[in-house]
Amino acid sequence: MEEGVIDLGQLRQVCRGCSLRDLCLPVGMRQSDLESLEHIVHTRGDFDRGQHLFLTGDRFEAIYAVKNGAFKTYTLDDDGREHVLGFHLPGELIGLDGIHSDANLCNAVSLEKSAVCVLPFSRLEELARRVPGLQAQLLKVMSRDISMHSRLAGDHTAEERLAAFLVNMSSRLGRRGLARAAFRLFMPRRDIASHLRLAPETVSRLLARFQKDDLIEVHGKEVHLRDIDRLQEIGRSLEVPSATS
Amino acid sequence: MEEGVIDLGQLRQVCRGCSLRDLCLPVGMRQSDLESLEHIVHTRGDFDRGQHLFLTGDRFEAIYAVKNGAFKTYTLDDDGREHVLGFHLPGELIGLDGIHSDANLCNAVSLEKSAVCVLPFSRLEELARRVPGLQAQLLKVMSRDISMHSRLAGDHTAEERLAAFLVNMSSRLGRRGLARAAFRLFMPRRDIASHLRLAPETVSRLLARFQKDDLIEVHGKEVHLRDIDRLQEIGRSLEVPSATS
DNA sequence: GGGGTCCATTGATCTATGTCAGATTCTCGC
DNA sequence: GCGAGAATCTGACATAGATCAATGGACCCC
Repeated sequence: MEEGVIDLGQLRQVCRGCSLRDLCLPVGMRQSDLESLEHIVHTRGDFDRGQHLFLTGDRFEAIYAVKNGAFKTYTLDDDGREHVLGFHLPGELIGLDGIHSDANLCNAVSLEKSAVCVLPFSRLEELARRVPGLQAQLLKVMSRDISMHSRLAGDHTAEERLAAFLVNMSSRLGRRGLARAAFRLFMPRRDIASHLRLAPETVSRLLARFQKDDLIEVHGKEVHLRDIDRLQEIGRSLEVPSATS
Repeated sequence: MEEGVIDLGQLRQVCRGCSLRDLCLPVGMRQSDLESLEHIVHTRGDFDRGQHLFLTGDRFEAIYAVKNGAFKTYTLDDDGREHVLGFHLPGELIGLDGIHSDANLCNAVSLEKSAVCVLPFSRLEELARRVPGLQAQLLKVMSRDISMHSRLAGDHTAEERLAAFLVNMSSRLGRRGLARAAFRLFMPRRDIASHLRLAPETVSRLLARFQKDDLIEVHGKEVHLRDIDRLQEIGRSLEVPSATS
């Protein structure tokens, strides 16, 4: 927490001045309420790749919003197998699964140079009572998480899951102002594989096949979605429908 | 909604008098707050097996607490394949995944004679602002759902998933005052299979194997867990850790 | 209370995907 | 830029679990 001098002026702008305002928790909040939110938030901008935000078992005290960079959350089972629960892009929240417990239930690690906004949970909860829009947005974000995970838990082929993953990445990046069609997979194949419960080899082979079928182009971590519609069609049963975006 | 005469006296006791008070949304709420909750709740007790509580696409207006009986939630993909998202026992909430959308995103159907409490969402949200315990519990329930689904989405063997399912059922039923070791599976094999992304035949075979290994006894829908510890051990990586219960 | 229908079980195969192994290509510190 | 180690790719093979098929059982309805 001790991270040296804090510029209060800048700190107070942390949400109002943030380009992710409309993708993050502040959605639907008024300026004046944003100011209240800024009073309980602080930023930690010092995450190198591989550095952990929290570990399983750490006392649950805050949730986190990615400010920039990217994180993954994962669990380790007793045999040491890693299970990637999800990837977190700017504007997305980390740690929601710890709310019902006193401890964090997974690990969160940075996948590149990253920064987060720390939202101390008890203060956030208290603020959510006073700020209707904040409560509503928190519930919506959690609801969306439930939808997403329950769909991902379903029975689908490797092809469907990978196609859905690519389309999902594309649209999440797109909403953040990045190109939808061409982007960089910021995580290793192994992590994609684990997240989709596949072997890394299967991910490789499927990417190769998608390329052969002119659905995508891949060069290492760079992917270009050449036929988003067909990919979407392939992965459609895994989409999370949404009214808002 | 028109279900004939309503006894106001009884209606007002709907939560305070309910045996599920400590498993459901009212956890941690004071008597006086429960009274407020009762003002926005009403009960629908007329669900026969196979009758739907809501369908995909229905306008999202309320969440539901199972009062008695049991429900399953499921999706149908375009090929008509059914994916069971979950089973809902008394005291558990249904519909949380619809909050972020304007419409329900899955179907909910009764698996036996059932009743639910209807919680109109906008009124619930409004009440949650005034009643800290209610907001907190709602967030906890959703958080637990996220944990559960994200674990279920992981890469585990059929054996692990089925063992975890049995132990999970056992503990959920146990908390409701029913026997933990011997109970009735109120859903057909096909639904268990779909929920665990297995073929029904695999569920049969695994149950037979668990029986041969003296882990359980099965007679049709009746199961008796003879060695919960070992089952738990087998399914342990799928457990949702929890501080509260 | 008999017959129809759905459900569960069991056995015999099949196949999607995992596992293992080797070759190739990145990546990043120096 | 160079080289070591990691990540990725590709092929050969193995296997968990799906699918297909046949049988037996349970429940339900008149």
